[in-house]
Amino acid sequence: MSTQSKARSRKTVEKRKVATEAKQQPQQTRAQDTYELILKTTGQLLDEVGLERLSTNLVCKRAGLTPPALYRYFPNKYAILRELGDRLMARQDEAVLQWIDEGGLQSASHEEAVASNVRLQERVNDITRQFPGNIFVLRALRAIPLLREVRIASRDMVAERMADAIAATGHKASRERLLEAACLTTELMYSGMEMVLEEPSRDGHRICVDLARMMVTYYDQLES
Amino acid sequence: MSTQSKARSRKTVEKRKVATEAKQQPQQTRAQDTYELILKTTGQLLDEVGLERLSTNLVCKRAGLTPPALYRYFPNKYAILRELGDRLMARQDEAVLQWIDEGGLQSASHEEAVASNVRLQERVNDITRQFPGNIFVLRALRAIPLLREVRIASRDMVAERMADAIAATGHKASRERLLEAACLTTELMYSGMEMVLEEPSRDGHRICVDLARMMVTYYDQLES
DNA sequence: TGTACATCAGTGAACGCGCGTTCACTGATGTAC
DNA sequence: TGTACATCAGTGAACGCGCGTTCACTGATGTAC
Repeated sequence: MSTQSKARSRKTVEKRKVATEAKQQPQQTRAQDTYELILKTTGQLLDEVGLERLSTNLVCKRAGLTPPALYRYFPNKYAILRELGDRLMARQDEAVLQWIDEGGLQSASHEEAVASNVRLQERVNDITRQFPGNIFVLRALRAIPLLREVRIASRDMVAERMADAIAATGHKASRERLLEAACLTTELMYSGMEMVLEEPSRDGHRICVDLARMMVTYYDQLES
Repeated sequence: MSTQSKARSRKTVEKRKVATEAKQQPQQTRAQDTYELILKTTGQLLDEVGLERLSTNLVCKRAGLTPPALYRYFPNKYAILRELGDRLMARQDEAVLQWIDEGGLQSASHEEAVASNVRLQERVNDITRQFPGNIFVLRALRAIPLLREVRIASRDMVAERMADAIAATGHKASRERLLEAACLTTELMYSGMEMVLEEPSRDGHRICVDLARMMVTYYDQLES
């Protein structure tokens, strides 16, 4: 009852903003499988029909489910996309944090720092390439307001950790300045990743190297 | 008759890819006004309801037109968005080409080059800020396949001119390498512009300056 | 300068479709005793 | 270990709505003579 009234009050307060929180978490393993099937199917359908033609009915049809089964777990298609976006961002974040923890920022020379950064970028690009519906999820993360929040939260979290780690190496710039810088460079890496994935005809490695050079030099010259 | 059969054959060949070319160009001034009204209304509605809830019916209602009037000029909502995207890109391109022509790349010092590049970025950001529905048009340019082409064509054209102009200053790198580099930096400027517009709480000027420094240093160090 | 006619511009009203969503229900899984 | 019952998971069928789109039409504008 308390959750019900809570949900109702949210609805009136939020006006038209669609809620995307999962309605109910699957409990039995059968339900867990259905939940995953919905996500997997959505990823596949994104690759086939794109963002605009995706609908809950289409996902149901393809997954061999009836709409109420889907509605048990997701209130609408944005909730599914949100979960996909969450997962993709989480996997990317994990790779970045791991890179930081493994000393990705501790390099003896400029060239070594560049090489290390390139490794990070290519790792993230690989993770994204393996994600079902990758390109369309990235697009959704840009275009759909609710998913934007997911992307920005991911970026800001990563930037904060990055700023901390750079500060820990004894960088001369202030923590505040480092945070600004990390936000910008994280955004640029994201942009580079999109370019590599969206335009496979381009030399992806070259893009990573060029970006890495820019960023390493940038941090080298960053003041106060 | 020839145009009719042409249209039909396109339809069968293109399968499901929506055509967005303007159906008919307005001839009389009354028609021209209607055409512009549709674009203006769409820009306003984008700001109000966003990309997803935008529809031709909604545009008609708001513009005080009936659907067939809209259909006379645009086959669907993507065609309207495409025209908006075309115009925004054209205005940005114009600013960049003008900056090049006015010697934006001919700077005596590193600091002067940075300042010049900042001026370009802020000019483009201003142009975009004044464009109706700016943020949502930018999002559409990322998310909708047909609009992606518009953005990429714009970027590649600008990059080519930029590469030419940099080569003309006597840069040591090959034309090919300069083109790659210009594509990347143009993409980064685009990304920076989006960041500035989407997140007005951030220090937009700082972002432009930082980006400019990165790019100028990058070109300084660019080899072969 | 006026009239007749062709073309351009926009209306009113409706259509089929697929969307999101919900109802009352059946079947599957887990649990208490 | 078996049975009765509660809860979880998914079905079948339908709904109202707004979308894109089209029809046959009226009204406005331009043009030839």
